[in-house]
Amino acid sequence: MRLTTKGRYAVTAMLDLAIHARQGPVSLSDISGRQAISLSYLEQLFAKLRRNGLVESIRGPGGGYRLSRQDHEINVAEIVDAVNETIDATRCNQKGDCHDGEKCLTHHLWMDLSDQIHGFLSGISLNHLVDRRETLEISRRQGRKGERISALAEED
Amino acid sequence: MRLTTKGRYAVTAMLDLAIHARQGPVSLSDISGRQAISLSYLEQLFAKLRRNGLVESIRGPGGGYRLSRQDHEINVAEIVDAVNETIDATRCNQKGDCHDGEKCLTHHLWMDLSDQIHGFLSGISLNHLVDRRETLEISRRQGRKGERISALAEED
DNA sequence: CGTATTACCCAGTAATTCAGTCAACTATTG
DNA sequence: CAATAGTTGACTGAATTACTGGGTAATACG
Repeated sequence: MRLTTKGRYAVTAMLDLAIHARQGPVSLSDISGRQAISLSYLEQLFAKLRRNGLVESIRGPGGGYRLSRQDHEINVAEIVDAVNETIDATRCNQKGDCHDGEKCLTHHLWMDLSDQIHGFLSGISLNHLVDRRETLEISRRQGRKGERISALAEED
Repeated sequence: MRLTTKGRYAVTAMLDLAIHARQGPVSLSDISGRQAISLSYLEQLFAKLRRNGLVESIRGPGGGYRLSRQDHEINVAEIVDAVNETIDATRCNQKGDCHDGEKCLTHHLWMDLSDQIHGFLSGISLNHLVDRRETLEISRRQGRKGERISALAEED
């Protein structure tokens, strides 16, 4: 489980997609304009998102991308994994050599920790984030500051 | 909140420190040997850990590093932040320009998510990891496979 | 049909980060 | 004083990030 700016770009773009889903397919140049991410970089990211079955593409004028599932069926962990997609063998890759205990234990420990984070992010769907955004926008219109996020990662 | 191999190295090294704390200061070359991390890279990491007040150094023969707090008072988030230590201004750094709503909202959203992850890792102390390790080691000696980690990030 | 629009694909590239090396220095112990 | 061990800084190759540009393929529309 890696967590870099690349993952953030992907989540941001997917969120933009979810928000503008009602007006039909969303073109990458729209996202590029709104989110200030370069078009070609978006192309790279969406190629991976598409290969991982998170989005579908519609070609031609008026085309673009749309979510291939409902926004509550797509979680943050999937998005991050899709764009990273290196299965991080972590120097001792299960099978061999690392049997002198000490190393393998701390290594195994990190894997557990990584699993925990993964599980945590799996509990946060795009839908959660969209809802959160609407709350924020309303409070912005009313001139208040957004309250602290409450049940972002609640159980299903 | 970034999560890369750099952070994992730091956590692993700190864990090693916590485990061998009873035998006095631990030298970097010991950690280097046990955890297979290059000595000079450890020096870089520990310089940051020291500047952030997570470890203390003892010079001279028999010297090395020790935790500057109890292992249950140091959490994983601190360690990761210490070695990353770029406060990631995220292109729109609070104050300015990003007032056209759209951008700032999704940006703010990511910050929230990042906070959530941070809070999660804050709940996991070095002590948790040491305990977990001991459990693992016992089950290893007994030839069983380690059970799934149970209450890794429980409340205090 | 032709053209504009959009996805798709590939090659390259500047900037940054990662992971590690090397060398010189300072403080401490014995 | 000599040996040990931390401290600092400059530097490097490799990988990754973020981005540019050029070209192709599909589709809608006049």
